[in-house]
Amino acid sequence: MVKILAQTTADKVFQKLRHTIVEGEIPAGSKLNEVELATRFMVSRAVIREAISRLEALRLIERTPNVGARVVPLSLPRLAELYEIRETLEGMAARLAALYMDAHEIQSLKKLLSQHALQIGNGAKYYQEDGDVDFHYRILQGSKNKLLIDLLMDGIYHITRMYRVQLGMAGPRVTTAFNEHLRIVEAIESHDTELAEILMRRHIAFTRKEIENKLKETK
Amino acid sequence: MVKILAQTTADKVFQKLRHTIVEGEIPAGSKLNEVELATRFMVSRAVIREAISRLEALRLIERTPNVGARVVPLSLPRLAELYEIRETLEGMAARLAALYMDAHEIQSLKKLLSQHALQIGNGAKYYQEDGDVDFHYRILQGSKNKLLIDLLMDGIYHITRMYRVQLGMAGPRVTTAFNEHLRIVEAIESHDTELAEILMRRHIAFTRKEIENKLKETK
DNA sequence: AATCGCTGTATTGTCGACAATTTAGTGTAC
DNA sequence: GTACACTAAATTGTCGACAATACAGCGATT
Repeated sequence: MVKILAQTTADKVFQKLRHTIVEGEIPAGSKLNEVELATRFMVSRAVIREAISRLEALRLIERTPNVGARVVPLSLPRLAELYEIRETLEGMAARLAALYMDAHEIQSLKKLLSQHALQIGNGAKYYQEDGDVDFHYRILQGSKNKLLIDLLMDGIYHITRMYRVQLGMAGPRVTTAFNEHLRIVEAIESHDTELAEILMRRHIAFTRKEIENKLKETK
Repeated sequence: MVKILAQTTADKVFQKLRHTIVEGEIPAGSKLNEVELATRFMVSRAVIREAISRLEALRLIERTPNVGARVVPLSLPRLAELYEIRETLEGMAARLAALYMDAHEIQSLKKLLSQHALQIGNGAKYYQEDGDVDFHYRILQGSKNKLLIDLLMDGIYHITRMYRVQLGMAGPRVTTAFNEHLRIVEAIESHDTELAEILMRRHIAFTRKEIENKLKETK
């Protein structure tokens, strides 16, 4: 029997609020008003505070005692720090994946890539968003390190997505990224840990540059 | 004018509670009772819940909806995952420190080490605890990456200390660790990023083995 | 005009009470 | 004896109200 995880109201509000923030409905840098949010989601302030507390854990918002919470601002230094970490952690994930992914997982990953290849052939823009997420997700799982998975999935990914969304980035770099993915999978398949790590780091570094440039020209 | 950060009651209770957990007064794996804690600290359940929420962010405790919070258990797989991450992040910190620490910081760091050398000469056990913390703290600061500093200081360090304390580890490996520290500083001083990273990773890997062995023989 | 201090308002922090859920215990059917 | 319902107690989740703090406006002083 699979235990269905109970879902408290605070849980749902937390997810909704995270979505509103990441998708930019509440823009980066803006202040959060507890009563306003409580009204908006039709819950008490207690659950709003609970949700805010969790968002703080994700580093999506920051709080100052007696003053309040605000959505983390978009800034170049922060982006740099974030991607410095992400590069390291995802590089680590790729290295571990090259070590621990079993034949079945690798096969499934290759299948995913060939689907992406097809979509690109049809000129779909679908790839960039979900496809990329899927790809990184698989490799992360392959690392078998729950803490690492958590750190990236529950923390860093949401913030990086916030940057992408609010900078209006969708679509570009599709084919290039695909080739990078391909190489990474090859490295993993041959259990070349060092190469997998290096290629992944480079892959992340590319998207970092991409976002940094966009952020520079926006400001 | 330096703004003194306001300190809410939840802040203080959070710190106290963290202390009681890390120092083992509330042992790893045990359940937390909100009303009991509220009575103990003489505050309302609201601030206890707030404190628990923050401890969850630090990954010192885990919560299950409608069931409650319990202190993270000590286990070999968790320890392995934790140190896998720590090795990577501290290696990264050392690499960045070799890149960014200025002459003054390096000088100060060397001074710290020579103080440690003196203490060891006098046969002090003082070194292992605070000295080691100081050392890693300095290098972390040298990385200039606030997010990285946060991840380690506010998250990982507390958990690793919990392991050490509750496994009754104090004192050993003093002189060895000192020599490792010495080599790392040398690498940083000569701005040898790769060497600094490798030596730091190895240093962390040693202490990992140490704790793992202790944990194995304890269980 | 700028700064200081006062006052009222808005916002966050804390509390106690109630609701919802889980847990423990007891009895019953098989 | 085991599994299953059922009830009572304990525990967590949510709420509204009050307390403490920060903020905005305004007048007085220089």
